[in-house]
Amino acid sequence: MNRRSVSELAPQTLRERHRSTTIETVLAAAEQVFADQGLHAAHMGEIASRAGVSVGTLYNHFKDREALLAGLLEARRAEMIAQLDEAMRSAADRPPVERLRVMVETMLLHKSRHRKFLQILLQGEIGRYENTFPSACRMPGATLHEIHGRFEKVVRQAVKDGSLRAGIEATAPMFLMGMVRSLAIRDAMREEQGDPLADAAELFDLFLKGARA
Amino acid sequence: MNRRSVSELAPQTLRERHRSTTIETVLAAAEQVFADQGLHAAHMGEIASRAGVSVGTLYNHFKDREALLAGLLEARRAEMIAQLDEAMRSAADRPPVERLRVMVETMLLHKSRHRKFLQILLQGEIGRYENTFPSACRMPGATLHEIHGRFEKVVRQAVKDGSLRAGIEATAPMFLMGMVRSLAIRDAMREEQGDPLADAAELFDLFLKGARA
Amino acid sequence: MNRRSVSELAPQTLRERHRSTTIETVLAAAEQVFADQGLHAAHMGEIASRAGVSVGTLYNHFKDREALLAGLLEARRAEMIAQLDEAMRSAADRPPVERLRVMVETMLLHKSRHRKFLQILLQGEIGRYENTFPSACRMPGATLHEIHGRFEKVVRQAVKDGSLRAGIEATAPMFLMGMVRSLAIRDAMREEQGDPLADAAELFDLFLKGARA
Amino acid sequence: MNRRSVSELAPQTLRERHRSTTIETVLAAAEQVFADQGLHAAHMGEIASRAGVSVGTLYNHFKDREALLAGLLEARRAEMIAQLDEAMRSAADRPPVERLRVMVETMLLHKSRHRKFLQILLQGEIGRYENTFPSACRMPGATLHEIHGRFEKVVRQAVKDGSLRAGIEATAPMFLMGMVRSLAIRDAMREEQGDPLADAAELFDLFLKGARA
DNA sequence: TATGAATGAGATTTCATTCAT
DNA sequence: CATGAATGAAATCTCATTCAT
Repeated sequence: MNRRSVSELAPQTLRERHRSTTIETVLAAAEQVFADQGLHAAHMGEIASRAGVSVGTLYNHFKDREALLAGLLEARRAEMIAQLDEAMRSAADRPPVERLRVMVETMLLHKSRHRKFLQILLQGEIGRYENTFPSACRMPGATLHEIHGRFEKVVRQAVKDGSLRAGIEATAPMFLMGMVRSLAIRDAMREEQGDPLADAAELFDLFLKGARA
Repeated sequence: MNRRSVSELAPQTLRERHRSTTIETVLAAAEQVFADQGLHAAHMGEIASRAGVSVGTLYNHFKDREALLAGLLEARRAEMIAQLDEAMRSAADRPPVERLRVMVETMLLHKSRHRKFLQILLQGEIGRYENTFPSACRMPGATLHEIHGRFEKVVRQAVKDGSLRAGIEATAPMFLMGMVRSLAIRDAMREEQGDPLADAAELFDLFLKGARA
Repeated sequence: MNRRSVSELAPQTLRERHRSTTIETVLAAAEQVFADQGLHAAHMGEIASRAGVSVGTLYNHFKDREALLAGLLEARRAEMIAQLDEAMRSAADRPPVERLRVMVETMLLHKSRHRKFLQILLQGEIGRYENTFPSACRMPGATLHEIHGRFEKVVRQAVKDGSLRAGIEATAPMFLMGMVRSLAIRDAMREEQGDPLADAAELFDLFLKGARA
Repeated sequence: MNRRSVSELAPQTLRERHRSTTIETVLAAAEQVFADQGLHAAHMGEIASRAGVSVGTLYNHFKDREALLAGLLEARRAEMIAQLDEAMRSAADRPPVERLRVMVETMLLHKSRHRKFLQILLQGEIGRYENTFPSACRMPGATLHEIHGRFEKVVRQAVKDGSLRAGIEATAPMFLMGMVRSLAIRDAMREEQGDPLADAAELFDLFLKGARA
């Protein structure tokens, strides 16, 4: 390794490291602001100052406000789906109903760290931002769809192996997600997290056995 | 009755009629716009033009943008709670579980007419507008609470009379509302209404019997 | 005429009068600023304050910066072409060469009142603002073309009646306009108007007789 | 000559060569961008990337944006004046009228290579950038003046030797330059170069003989 | 009371310039 | 010297609100 290569590579590496540090700092600040203030009230100036950078820096890394939001949603969506898939992988040899329980637990664990953001991803609400964020607003719908698909697949397996009753394949995933969402909203309203595993147990218990005496 | 008296009495009545007509027209326009564009993107000019009045007229009836939103939320909240109470009253002599079913049906029927607005009322989302709408944003929470209270009351009665099992008093209302919400979001995403009564039947069936085979 | 019609018409008329007063004030301010600062440096804030209105008012009457520029160019173009046509009409019965002289005089008279603006209209320079003003920048070209067409028509008549020599139909209008432009630039450089009629006489003398001894 | 001396001398020479190469590359890029986009829309980033260097490099060679524009104008002015002077020198023994024709030809030849920039130099337009480019904007005026002076000198000689008529000394140079300018604008508008020598012939023919039949 | 033009604070975005590497 | 990310002043445009008619 000669000097040239050092002087060509090292600085690049340093800059790139610095670059991704900045991007992550910005995304973290954006998450806070988007979650605290809502999508429309998340102002670039606020994001910049929470990230400790100037507005210009935001625009060095994201074309515009929408690209920043889209980047953030994509990062969180990927993270969440990855967690879900990882959980399903590690429970691959357990019976389908147990895998379903693991999925619910995973989502509630995710909620306890990213509640506000989960709310955005779980609610169709962002659909109403179509005019302001034409591209970013497709993501929550897509995320819902991805999660729904995973739930549905496992529900079908459980129906096939006889542990869940037939006829609920279409609605059970939706209702399960609705129940998860209701916990997210409960937390939002009382500004306090519940215990994710206890919540998951109660949720899943009702889902499996129903409310009838 | 001479002309004078007409021009003295009738105009007053007419004015009052006209006044409430105007207010209702404005509220209807506001509902559309708030629902279509989201809370932040609902502009006074848009509301005025959809109502067929000028912006000035909006300010003649509502102190400011927030008061308009609060008025709208209050009107819809009252309407919805009234429907719920009316439904419960007319089912007062049926068993608690049936009254619960009627409540779910009522909410889903309401959804089929006011889906977009129900979404605002049902989701904590508006909580994130605290800065923009300090007072209006307390209403959805209050509405959720009112509905939750009514569900909880009936659930307790059903537990007491032995038709629902004990231990679900705290969570069942929340999960029922979550399941209703999931139908609202499903409709939002596919831009198409489901049949409210069929949805209610499926929802309540899963709620009562659970998913287990 | 009853009261109703008065209360319906009079206020409208007043508002409309006020409205066009405002627009004209804004256009006048815009002309000053566009001319003084150049197209890119004509800032909306500057135009607004010279017009004695707020920026918002600019946007109540013109969709955006470009629309304001386009409106201004169009107003001045129309005015100039109208003057040219009026001059030609009033000289309709004089020989073509005299009509040509009148046209040159008209343009130089126009210059003495709108020199800076004539500069914009006479020079292809605005062509380089295509990116910033995609639509407005077509106007100077179009204006040049309109003027050129009028010169060309009269030159052809003069050639036909034998007062100008053949072969110059294509270039004479362009060179005449170039000579007019050079007077506008001379004035711009020495920040002082020449006498339009004297200038016209010298210009036309050289054009007709040439420089040869 | 040993290696040391090479490494002492050659690198200096290399650096200097490299330095002027860089500067010329930058100036060429700047000419393109200033000409294509107009003075205000010529952005440092664009110039840098067309030159294949970073913005920082621009600032290593030019104090600021204005200095870069001034440098560019000066380089092109010097080049153009040099060409004019060279042409006059090589035609020193021909009669004044012929020297005048050579000057026109020289300018039109220059136009065919630097049309866009000639436009900047020939038109007072830049005068309107006084605020943005306080020093650079004096150059086109100075250049116009230099060219005008050279034309005037030769016109006077031609008047003195009887080949041009008296009385046109003050205006003929201005009108000649105006005619040259009109060809530059014609080319700008139709996005296509004319043949410089043919143009020069027509121009000069009209200038000498006039339009009269 | 209804109107809608005027207002101006505030939001997004751009871009010349700096400076640590 | 070259680099290019960071900076922040400044520009355009929006929109809730006011107020004269």
